[in-house]
Amino acid sequence: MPISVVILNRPVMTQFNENPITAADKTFFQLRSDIVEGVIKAGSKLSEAELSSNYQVSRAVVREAINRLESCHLVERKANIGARVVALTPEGLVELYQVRESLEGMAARLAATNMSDDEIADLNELLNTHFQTVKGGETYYQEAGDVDFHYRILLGSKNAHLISMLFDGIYHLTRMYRVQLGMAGPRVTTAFDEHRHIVQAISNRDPELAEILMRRHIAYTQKNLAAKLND
Amino acid sequence: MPISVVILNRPVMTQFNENPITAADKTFFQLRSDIVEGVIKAGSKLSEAELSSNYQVSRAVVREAINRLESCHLVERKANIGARVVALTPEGLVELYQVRESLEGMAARLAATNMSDDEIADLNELLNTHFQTVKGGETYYQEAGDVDFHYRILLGSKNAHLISMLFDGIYHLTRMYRVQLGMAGPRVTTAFDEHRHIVQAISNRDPELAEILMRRHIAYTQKNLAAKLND
DNA sequence: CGGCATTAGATTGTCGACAATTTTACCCTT
DNA sequence: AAGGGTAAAATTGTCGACAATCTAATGCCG
Repeated sequence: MPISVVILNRPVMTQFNENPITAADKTFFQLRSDIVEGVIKAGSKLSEAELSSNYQVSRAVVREAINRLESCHLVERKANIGARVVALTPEGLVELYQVRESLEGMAARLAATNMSDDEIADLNELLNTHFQTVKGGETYYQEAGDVDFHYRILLGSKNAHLISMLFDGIYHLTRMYRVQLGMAGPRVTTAFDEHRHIVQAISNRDPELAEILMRRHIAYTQKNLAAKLND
Repeated sequence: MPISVVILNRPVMTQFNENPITAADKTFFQLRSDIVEGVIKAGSKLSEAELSSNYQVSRAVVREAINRLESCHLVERKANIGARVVALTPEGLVELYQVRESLEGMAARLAATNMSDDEIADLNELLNTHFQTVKGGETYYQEAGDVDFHYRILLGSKNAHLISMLFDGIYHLTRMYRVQLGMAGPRVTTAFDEHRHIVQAISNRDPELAEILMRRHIAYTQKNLAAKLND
């Protein structure tokens, strides 16, 4: 089914794109995309001169882009030695999902209190849309739909720190694992039910339950990924 | 071993210092300290030229330092406009502590599983040291002792993401609020009991309880600070 | 007199060159 | 031939100058 292939070609996150202003912005976005999508291999060294030549910008611009990538935890830099793209390891995946579970659990908790009635109505509507696609057997729900869902709840938390940490950092790294370890797999229908229950809890303005359900949802996803990783 | 005694009068975080290598490192540490301690006022604009002159380094170095400060959430940068030190607001404080509660709760949970018996023994010993100082009526326990305690549990989580997020980012912002809003107040004895119960849970290898207690501990602290803020 | 366009000043963004450090290659010694 | 030290090459760090953009001051027009 080449459906999931279609999505990979169109960076999912792009729908929420901040528009680049400076050359450093453009280079940063380009580099980030190339790293996440695997155009630049995980664990490889980033040569400033080489990138400067490839992307047609000065070394200073490349350096700024690399610095930003470092604060996203997508590259690691050592003084006087250089920068390497992070390596993808099973332990790293586990650690990443532990952080996600913690932060997104809190996001769901806060969303139950801070989302407006209108936003909750929109969220329910989104869920209906997803239900149609799931019922129709579309498998691309996984990628785009899931991101969309989590992003809305994250915004609903109204917590700028949470939003920035997850959106600027964690999500890209998560996607890097999914793409490069070839984990676009299904788990669609059960995930949909989990989403439904979370929205239910938020609609009921039940922060504790919303958090618990979100944490379970992410823990399930982690186990699912870890299992595939060990094939 | 009176470790916490030695530390106090200088910047508390310094005990865990990564040593600066490049000029950008030094400038970054210096700037971060000056911002956290209030030498540079919250909300003020950072002029690259001015800083370049004050710190005796080129603008390129200042720019790199500012970029790093941005990823710590200590300054905010806008393209073609410049960087400002973050403003300290009651809402910002609440958001910050929501993130702390979430992340440190997870850290305590993980520590209950991942800390070695030796590390737990050390933690208990640290607690005894703190008990002596509390019994002796020393009030400086608050600052150094509290930081020390939280830092050990954080390390005990063995999760590099958690450690980096809290240590490189959240903690400095937390301290900035405490210092600049003049909140070095006591709450010492109750906080000590909370610490004791958390260590108990970790010693019992009880992740759920450790997380719950840590989250409560931080929530209490938040309420305490918020109350003082509204005087 | 108030508001808007234009222009001068100041600030940030970008670049190429030089300095410092690390890595590699080569030679010498054992 | 293996190991270590030295020199050459390559890479990162730092700098000052120039370009692009924003801010403010000035003057024009309604």
